[in-house]
Amino acid sequence: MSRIRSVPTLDDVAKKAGVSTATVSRCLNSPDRVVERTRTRVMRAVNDLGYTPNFGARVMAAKRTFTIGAIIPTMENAIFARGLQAFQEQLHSQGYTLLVSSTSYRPEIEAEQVRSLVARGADGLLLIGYARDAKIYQYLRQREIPTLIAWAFQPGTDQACIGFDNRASMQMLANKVISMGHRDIAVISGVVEGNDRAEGRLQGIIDGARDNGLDPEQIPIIETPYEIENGAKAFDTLMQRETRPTVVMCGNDVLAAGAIRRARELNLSVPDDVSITGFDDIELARILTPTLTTVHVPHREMGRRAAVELVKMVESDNPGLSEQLEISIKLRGSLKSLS
Amino acid sequence: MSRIRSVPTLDDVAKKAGVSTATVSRCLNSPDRVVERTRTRVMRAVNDLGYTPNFGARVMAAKRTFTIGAIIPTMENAIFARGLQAFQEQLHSQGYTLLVSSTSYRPEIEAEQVRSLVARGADGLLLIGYARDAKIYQYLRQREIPTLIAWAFQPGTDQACIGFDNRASMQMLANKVISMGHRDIAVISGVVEGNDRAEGRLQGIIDGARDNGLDPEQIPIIETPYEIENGAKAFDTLMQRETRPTVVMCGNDVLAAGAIRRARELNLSVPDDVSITGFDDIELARILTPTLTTVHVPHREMGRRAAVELVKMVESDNPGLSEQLEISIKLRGSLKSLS
DNA sequence: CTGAAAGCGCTTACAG
DNA sequence: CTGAAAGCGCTTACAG
Repeated sequence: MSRIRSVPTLDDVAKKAGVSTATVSRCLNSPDRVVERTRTRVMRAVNDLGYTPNFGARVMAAKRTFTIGAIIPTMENAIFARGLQAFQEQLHSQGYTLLVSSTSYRPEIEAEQVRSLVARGADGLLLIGYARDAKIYQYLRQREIPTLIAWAFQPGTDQACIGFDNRASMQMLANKVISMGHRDIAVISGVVEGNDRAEGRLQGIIDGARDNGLDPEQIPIIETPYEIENGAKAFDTLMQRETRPTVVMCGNDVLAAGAIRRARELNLSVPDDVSITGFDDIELARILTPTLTTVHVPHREMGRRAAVELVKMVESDNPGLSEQLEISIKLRGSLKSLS
Repeated sequence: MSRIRSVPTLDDVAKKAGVSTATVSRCLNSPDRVVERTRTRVMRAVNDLGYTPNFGARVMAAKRTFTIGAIIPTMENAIFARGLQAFQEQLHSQGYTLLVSSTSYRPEIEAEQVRSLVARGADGLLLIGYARDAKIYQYLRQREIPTLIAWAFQPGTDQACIGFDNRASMQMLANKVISMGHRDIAVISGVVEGNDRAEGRLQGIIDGARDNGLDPEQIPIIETPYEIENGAKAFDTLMQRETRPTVVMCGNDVLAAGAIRRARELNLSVPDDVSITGFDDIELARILTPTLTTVHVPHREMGRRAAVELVKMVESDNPGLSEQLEISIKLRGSLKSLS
């Protein structure tokens, strides 16, 4: 029967196998450096004892945790849930475990989360977007923590990132919308403060308007947190203006879903009375009635590649490569051509 | 300027403050056991040096990581994304960090994930549902890892859990559906194998049918993984049967969303031609057209309370209390009364 | 209230 | 290919 003492140690295995602890350690970490006869004897002892290495001791001696930290705004946003799921799966397949923290879209608490994950021994960190206090970057550099930025792509930074150009992508959509005859655009944007992705998307619309000879100053813009309810409220407000927009461009699909719901409640037809667009192409987009015109972002792919790249950075000490992903416009029922 | 040597240690702080390492350690871990004058001097040194404790060393000496592991099917299912988000937030507010792993609904890989999280030093574990190999429970008991089960509630187990009775909840919905005049029920269930929640829900429908004098054998049941697309396909198949059901009860909202989408594509009116119900009440449910009748589950609340309870278990060595949460039926547009 | 010192369980040059 | 031993950076009885 099982002895009173709890978990077996390297020493126990070494004694049982009649070798030194060094040999046991080698069997576990670089088996090819031990001759087969010895190795099988050791592995037998490992199994018999049900030995698993002590985490703390291993971390302390090896100075690695095989753990990667991620700080995201929230898992409740499907884009991060998807991306993080893929990130975790890939990490797991490479022998790493995921440590998760979230800011709930409060950038001011990110610094503390970074410290906390580093203190927990994260070998590397995944962060979302660029916008953050320079002190955070400085801390990360000083502690030499490999860090990868995802969901954004800004050429000309030395910080490794994987993502897409939020601004250019939204501009592309705006151009499309305008080319379909829309001149009265209204915008429901996410909160821009401390969120470069939201800011980029908003700027993209303004860029597109300007490109096409529209006056950006004339575009009504409502800024609100990414919640369905907020999308509904903002839509309400926009529809009460003197000149009704012919299209409401939303900062993401969640806001657009709220707008579509509210349109239905107001007995407004989408897209006959008003067109609505989103951004992200989460599953919701194809289930809404009407289906949502939006910008497709490969969230899973981004998560997966982020894991691959970050592990590479952790294991090789190189600064990491940036990667830009393709996005595409998905034209669906919620956008109508006026021409 | 900064010296070449990297991260400061306890020793550095001790020297700088002119005290022993024991005192520095106490300042950090039980400040009240150090007289104020000493403490301020030490904290000054800590700040000057930018000292943060080495994780591995601390874990090894204290035998605790302040880390909690969770193994869920997938973050892509909104119920787990929500619950896990709340779980993480609560954990964070209590000084713990979340380690995440997922099975992608493949129960056979859970054992390895459990081992991996334990090997990473998880102080406690959150698992979803009861159904799993007895060896896993045995391992957890042997290693004395506090474990809490969520999203399920089974009276009469000694395993701590927090959740609701999936079977009774679905039975309640089935009773409601039948009381509204439906006799031709069809079911789109999640995969039952290795998933006690899915199985409970399916059984609940059968219970409800039997209670009301319907023959459960006559109910067509399609079992399929929780994906929108699968809900659509299953709905298709069900609608091609000789006797069309008047209601399709789905194992969760995701499957129901697929069914509703397919109904639209088939030009079938929901609920005039066929009623559809879901389970979970994710945000989607109120955005679908028509809105979805479903069982409301307090996912956030469950996640939050799970964190509170699990931390209690970790810190007190008690076996943990089970908690049953209230669910409720949400009657919405997708279910029509036939009487 | 504070210090000297053992000990936590590994990994890894360094020898042989 | 294998072993003896130092060392990783903390925490915590045990004294005083």
